[in-house]
Amino acid sequence: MTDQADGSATGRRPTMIDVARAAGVSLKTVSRVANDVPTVRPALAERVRTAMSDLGFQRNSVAANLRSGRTTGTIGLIILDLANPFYSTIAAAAAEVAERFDTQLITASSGWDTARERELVLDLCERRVDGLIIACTGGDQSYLDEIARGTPVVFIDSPPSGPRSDMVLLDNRTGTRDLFRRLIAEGHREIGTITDTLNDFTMRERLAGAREALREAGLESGRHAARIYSDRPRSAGDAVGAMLDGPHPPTALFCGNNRILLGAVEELVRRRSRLRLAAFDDFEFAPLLPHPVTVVSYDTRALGRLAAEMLFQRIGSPRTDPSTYVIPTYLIDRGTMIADTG
Amino acid sequence: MTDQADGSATGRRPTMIDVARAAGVSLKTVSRVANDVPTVRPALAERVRTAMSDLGFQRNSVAANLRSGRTTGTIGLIILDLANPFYSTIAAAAAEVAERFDTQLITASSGWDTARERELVLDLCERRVDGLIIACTGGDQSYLDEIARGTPVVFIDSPPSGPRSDMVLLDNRTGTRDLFRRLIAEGHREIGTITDTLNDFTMRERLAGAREALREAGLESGRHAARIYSDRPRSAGDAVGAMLDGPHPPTALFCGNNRILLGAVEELVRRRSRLRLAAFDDFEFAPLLPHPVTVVSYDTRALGRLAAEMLFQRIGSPRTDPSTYVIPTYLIDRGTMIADTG
DNA sequence: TTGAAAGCGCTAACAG
DNA sequence: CTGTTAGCGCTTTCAA
Repeated sequence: MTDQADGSATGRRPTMIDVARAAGVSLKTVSRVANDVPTVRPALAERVRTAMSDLGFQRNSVAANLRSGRTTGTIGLIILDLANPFYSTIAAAAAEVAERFDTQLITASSGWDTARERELVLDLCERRVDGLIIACTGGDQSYLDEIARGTPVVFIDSPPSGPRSDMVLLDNRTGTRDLFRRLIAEGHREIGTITDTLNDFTMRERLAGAREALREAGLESGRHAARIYSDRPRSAGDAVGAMLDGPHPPTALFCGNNRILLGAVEELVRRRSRLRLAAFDDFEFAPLLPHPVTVVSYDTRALGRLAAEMLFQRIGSPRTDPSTYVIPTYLIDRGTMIADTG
Repeated sequence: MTDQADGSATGRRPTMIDVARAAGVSLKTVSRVANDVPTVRPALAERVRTAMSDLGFQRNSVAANLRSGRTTGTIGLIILDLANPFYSTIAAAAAEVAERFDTQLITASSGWDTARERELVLDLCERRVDGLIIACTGGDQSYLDEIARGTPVVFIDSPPSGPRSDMVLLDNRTGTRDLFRRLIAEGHREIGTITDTLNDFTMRERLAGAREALREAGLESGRHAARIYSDRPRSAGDAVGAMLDGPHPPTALFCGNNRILLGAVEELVRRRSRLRLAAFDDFEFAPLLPHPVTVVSYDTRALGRLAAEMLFQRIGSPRTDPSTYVIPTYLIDRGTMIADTG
């Protein structure tokens, strides 16, 4: 025995055909009701709606999109690591914009792996996402030309190597230059820098900004430079330790991103060092760090929001020239100077 | 003039039919090659593959799933706020499991709004996600029975009100009880508690744990209790201020979650107060807070991982009884006692 | 090993 | 206003 009058199998989800049969109307009328087409006699519409709820009908939007050939109402976001607050903030902001366009966000992490990034792009294109936002790895993105054919892409945080595209970037260079100018104005001449190898572009830009400020002041750069090869804060802490224990310890320290800063602060706290500290990236907990720090800050949510808005704009008009939006950066003195809590 | 030999319109994506025509084979053979069916003569397969790359063919996995009626290879994750590290960590862990099942994760934030949550569930079910992971709001989830018909659901963090389901919860009660036991053992008799109204279940459980410990010690509870109505840390800071300025300031403070803790620390630092501080939720920056704090910690990634594993298990065998997994919690003394950095 | 036909659940185009 | 027919791009019969 089945639980449906028309004898359709239990377990199968009811389709518009089932609803049509139950309501004694044609498939098309059901479709009209489901799409709120106004030209349906109220009485009929009511009967259809009753049948729908009786059967527990739920329209299959996948099938709907297949025929109409319109958008699927999904966009893909490929980032490096969803667990990193920088990227999750971007994801949240992008999702908010997507909501305005009745679009869902598929979020995937590439984990700094270019091959994985490529796989994800392919997979998402095969799912026919309406567009992609990509925080790309340091690798080569030429594959996009053959893979993303027609799927609009906006890059964030760092530009792709290869294709010309819409981009939303941070003003890495200016931010770091201003930061170094301040450190130099404070009298620092030996500034240690710690960067990582995970995001070549941003780190290069930040270092270029640093060099600019140093050159203006007639200072050498690169005397205290360390690069780390993971995003574990501990690696950064070790690098800081090595620097401080070296023959020419710096008087100030610049951390290339928030994770490096985290490791550096840990190490400095452990050593009860009062080294002048500065970093790129601001974050919610920065004001509470136990070591004063001056950071290059910017509006992370704006980055995600603009990227999504740019993408929907591009989806609307595919054949205009790509453009780049640069998010401004500014300095903030953060961190507390906690006295005698011991 | 078109750029394709068979005359198909420029701009249209090539389909298997286009490939078949170009390779001089049947549609079905193309399908076989696309699906790596081994029973295709190598020479033919090669010809098909050549045609595919010549035309830039990209299989439409949406259409493929429509006919086969199999899974869509997507699961939905509905959380309260993607920007909160607690939830983004869960999302990252769930995505990692999903990857093993060749599944993509659609992440959406309900923003503590039950109506929005319901809309999202409906939307995702209409997209025919293979399953849902939901961190539900405090509202009523009875709608699930009529909406999610057949779509497996796993709840995380707090149980739904209404449907019986698989769940992954934290051991809120034991964690908080142990924490209060410790505070009491330290001699504290007046412990302020700050909770919020955003997640009734978890807060109730945590308070129940607190009361248990207080009762064991023959102490009253509720003398210093404040509830805040937003997740802005500032609200928590204000509540702390009011408590400390009140007639009976507590000697220790319990913060119901990480955002409350954040606001409390800010306020305590501002006042240079040395109040004994404790909180539910651990997070990466906790060790660096400028105020010592004992936290109830747990494995957030495990929560996301288990929820996803449970979901895929449920997708595999829909008709078994729902089960609940409780993630253990444990105490950690966190925070630094920074001396004389002034 | 290959192909023709049917059909997944829906919408578009055209009739009535 | 309503229904019929076709067809989205693919997979699943089943026959050759």
